[in-house]
Amino acid sequence: MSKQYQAPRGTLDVLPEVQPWWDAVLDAARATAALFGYERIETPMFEDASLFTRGVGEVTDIVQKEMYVFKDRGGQDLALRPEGTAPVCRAYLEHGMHNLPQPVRLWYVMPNFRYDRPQAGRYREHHQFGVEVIGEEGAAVDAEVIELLWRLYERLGLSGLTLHINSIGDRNCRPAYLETLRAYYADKLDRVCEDCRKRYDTNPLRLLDCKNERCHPVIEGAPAFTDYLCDACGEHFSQLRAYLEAVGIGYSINPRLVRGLDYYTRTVFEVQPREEGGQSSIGGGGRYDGLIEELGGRPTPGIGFGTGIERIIINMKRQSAKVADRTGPLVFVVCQAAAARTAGYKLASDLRRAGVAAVVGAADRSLKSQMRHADALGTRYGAIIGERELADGTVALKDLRDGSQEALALDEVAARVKST
RNA sequence: GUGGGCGUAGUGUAGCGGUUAACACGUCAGGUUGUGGCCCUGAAGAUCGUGGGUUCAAAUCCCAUCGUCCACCCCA
Repeated sequence: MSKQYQAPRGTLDVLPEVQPWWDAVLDAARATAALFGYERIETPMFEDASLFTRGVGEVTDIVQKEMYVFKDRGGQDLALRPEGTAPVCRAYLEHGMHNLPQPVRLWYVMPNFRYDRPQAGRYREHHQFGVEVIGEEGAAVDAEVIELLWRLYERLGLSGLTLHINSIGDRNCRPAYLETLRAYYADKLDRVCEDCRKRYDTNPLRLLDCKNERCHPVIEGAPAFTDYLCDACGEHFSQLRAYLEAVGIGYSINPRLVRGLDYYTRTVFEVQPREEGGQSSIGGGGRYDGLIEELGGRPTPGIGFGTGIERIIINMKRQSAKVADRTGPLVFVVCQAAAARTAGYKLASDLRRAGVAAVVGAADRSLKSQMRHADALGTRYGAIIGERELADGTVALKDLRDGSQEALALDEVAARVKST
């Protein structure tokens, strides 16, 4: 007895019956990206592991605990892509996209891999729709990227979403803010959790988004970065807000929003659904003005987001969104007599070449069985070839919606069926 | 990495110590002469996640293990 294979832990088979949901999201993503003038890019599912340790940040959870790393047979250290921004930036550099008119606007749909404990809305392989705008630092593109994400959700009919935004400064003002934050925490370390005591040393910004109840009172009183931004960052942030207001996108400034990837600078944002459970965030992103340089390029600003397709679908289902029904082929060719099979097979072939989707019933199945199959697929027409039809070269074309039936010559079927 | 719930045919469930493990949906085949959707009949399909233990007897109790779901954490 052989082993029962299962999909690896935390992975999902996307079966035919759920494809309409994926189509709805993918179609909307593609259309929204096109509307904003973004072009598609795809990058490999695995990369040099150091792309992520350098890009995403050595001390992030993604790199430290969640990245799938392996050596290939040539001894290369590789990693399954845990996120999309660093690879896209790598591609930008590798292909000299700085020679294109700036900024470059890109979008993608790609699987990401993170070794997490799976639960609702969290998988070891999940798919993201994302965009990146590289080569422009003005706040207008920050607003544009956020708006693109927001319009996607609107198009999909999602409601009850909250947009959280924050600014986490840049290399000019962040060191000073971090000192202020550390100074504030210095005499309160006995009141926060163990993780926070570590963060105090390794990654103080993350003190702000600690979910531990115990730390909340301390976080409440913490200085907000938005009060310590340098002039340039402060101006950038207020411009972003003005742009968002101009296009009617409501937001909430969340001083505790810092995000878990080290490359973020200035603008960070996240969209959260009203109902918790199945994860609190369906999409998020931010500006990464230092990333391209970190990866070996000239100083080049960038901003982008990623939004989880599985999480979008969870929320659509939760809100009883409607998507298109599955559609079967237009014609199901039923061969009543064994002798009719060749004619039936050829009819299906001719129909397809004429652009009509067609399926042939299985051999040795009764007429009734084949008709049942046609019905189960949601087919519009049954094209029946039996002894009589075979004898005079015709087809009995039955409209399964009203049950009407007519005799047609074999070569008339395509035109007849297309005319409806 | 931490904690909790659950693992019975493809799916959803019933059975919770005692002879052939039940039902629904689905699948397949039929319901007389070549025709689907409703209805009717029949069939196939489960070593009750796996391993060990308790017992005369275990799907039913215990332990372990794996899987899964949910929460924490993290994030999409």
